[in-house]
Amino acid sequence: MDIFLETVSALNDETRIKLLFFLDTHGALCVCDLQESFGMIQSRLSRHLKILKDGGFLRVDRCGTWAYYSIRNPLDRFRSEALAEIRCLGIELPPLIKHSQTGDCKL
Amino acid sequence: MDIFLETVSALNDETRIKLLFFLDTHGALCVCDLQESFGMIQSRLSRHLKILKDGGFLRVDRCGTWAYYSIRNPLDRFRSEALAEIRCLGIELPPLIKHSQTGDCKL
DNA sequence: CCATAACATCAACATATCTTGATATATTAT
DNA sequence: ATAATATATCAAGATATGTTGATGTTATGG
Repeated sequence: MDIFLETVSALNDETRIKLLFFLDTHGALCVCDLQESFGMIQSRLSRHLKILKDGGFLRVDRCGTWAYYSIRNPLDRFRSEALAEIRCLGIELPPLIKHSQTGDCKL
Repeated sequence: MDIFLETVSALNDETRIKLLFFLDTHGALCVCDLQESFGMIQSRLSRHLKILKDGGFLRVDRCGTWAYYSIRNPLDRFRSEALAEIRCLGIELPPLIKHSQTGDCKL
């Protein structure tokens, strides 16, 4: 019950829905890239990404000082159904602004 | 987007999840029966049922002074997937206490 | 018409969630 | 070692949501 509520409440925010769709569209991105793209301060994004991760939607790959967030794969039925629903919403996403230099990170 | 959020936030409450599962299990019930079964005051139930209805999960059939709530049928993919997920949660439900006399209502 | 029952809605309070700015931690570069 | 960068976390205020008791509304029955 609590796990389901954690999953559902992760979806219960406009910012997080956009983040999910953005990461679904562009693949793995670090917090600073999302910060540039969304024009949001870092603490706000960091919080929402944590909630999406705890809700089972995202994974994190740390690489030096960067944290790359991406859609977890595979997603279970309910979560992938939610993601499919989000794809149908016609959400306008901001342009991707890549600010980070991945260098020798293996993603 | 707003419609999806309305659907998701309808799921984002323990009382509402139990109501969904209860109605899924027992079929159409009026508010006073839910009141007896759940031991909750009427205004609280009425509010949650409205949220579930607005979220697209429930329908209402009025019959004299009674309002019978039941799972909407058919549910779309996302909502039925959510309901399926709820069925797997192992939620303990209170016993059904039928207080209403349906009389000549056609349900 | 009046009383009662079922239900919906409102106002007020309590609780939870989101946002922001500040601070902490860890990694990299000089 | 020092500075700079990326990220996480915390505390405080703002906003949203849930709960309760009171009040409306509608339908039924005497």
